[in-house]
Amino acid sequence: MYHANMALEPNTRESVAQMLRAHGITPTHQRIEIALVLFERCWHPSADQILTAVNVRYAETSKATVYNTLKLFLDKGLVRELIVDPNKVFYDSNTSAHHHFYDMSSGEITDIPAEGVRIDGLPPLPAGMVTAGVDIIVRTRPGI
Amino acid sequence: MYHANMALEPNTRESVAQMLRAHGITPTHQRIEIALVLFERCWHPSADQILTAVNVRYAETSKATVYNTLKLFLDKGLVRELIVDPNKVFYDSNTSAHHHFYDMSSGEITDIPAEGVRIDGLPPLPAGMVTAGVDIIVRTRPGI
DNA sequence: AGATCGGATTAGACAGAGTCCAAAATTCAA
DNA sequence: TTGAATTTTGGACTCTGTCTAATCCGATCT
Repeated sequence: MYHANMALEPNTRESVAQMLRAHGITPTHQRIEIALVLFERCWHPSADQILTAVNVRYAETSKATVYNTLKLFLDKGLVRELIVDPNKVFYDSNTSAHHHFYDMSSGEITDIPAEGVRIDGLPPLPAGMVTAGVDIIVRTRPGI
Repeated sequence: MYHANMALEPNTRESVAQMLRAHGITPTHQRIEIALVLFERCWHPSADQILTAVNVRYAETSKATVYNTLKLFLDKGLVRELIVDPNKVFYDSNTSAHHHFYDMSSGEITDIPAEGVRIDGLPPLPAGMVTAGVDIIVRTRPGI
């Protein structure tokens, strides 16, 4: 059951709704809440973290809806999947080209802007294949 | 030091046992079978594929042992984890530096030798951090 | 307003990967 | 061969994610 959160500016909700519409997504209450959580700050939450964040006050959004919505956002190019951890997928609301640091000890993910990063010497793609994306993951750990 | 990529050499149980000893691993029957499966050819099996391959004739190795052994091999630097698919981890018996093509439609993984591949313009690591590895994943899909 | 209709949401059962544990089996040095 | 230490095991368990059938909106039409 949806409960309106009057503490937040209707402005923010309305602008998120417009962004969703601009991407061909019907803006429902749950989708707006999930988008707010995704875009409120620079982080890389898992589906479970999003579910928790959306439901801090009351349980108003189900697990299935979070997964449905994340898949929808993914299809519409609103978020990116980050596959760096064997246990779960993280979602990246920064859709501009970039790469990642992944701190293997803490799980923390940090963006690396793609400007200035260049990869040379990659072999040609296998025949009939097209590049869907190039990810660089720099795995780090605490030094000496 | 034993050469990690033994795909071109005929592997006997005894030679595999020696390699395991050389890496500080007690060579048990199960570990030898798993190593044979891992190194018999150039592939990137999941834990489940390894379990199946080891038990083609009859069940002789348990799931728990496959996971224990893969973790042990990982610790000892005998294999690498490949995290490219949200659903499962693949294991890479080629421990020389290289990157990967990942065909998102078929799940097929192809090695990219690291020689000749150069990455320029990566920012400095976060303070106190050390690089544990740099992975490039070129995600591909069937073209037009 | 009320009725309708299709998309969105839901609970909860389900599936698959991987972990954990205590008991049983195996290894290896003596 | 013996026995302590290491390894293996089945099975229960956790966790992430999927599926489905029922229900719930919410926009549009009378």
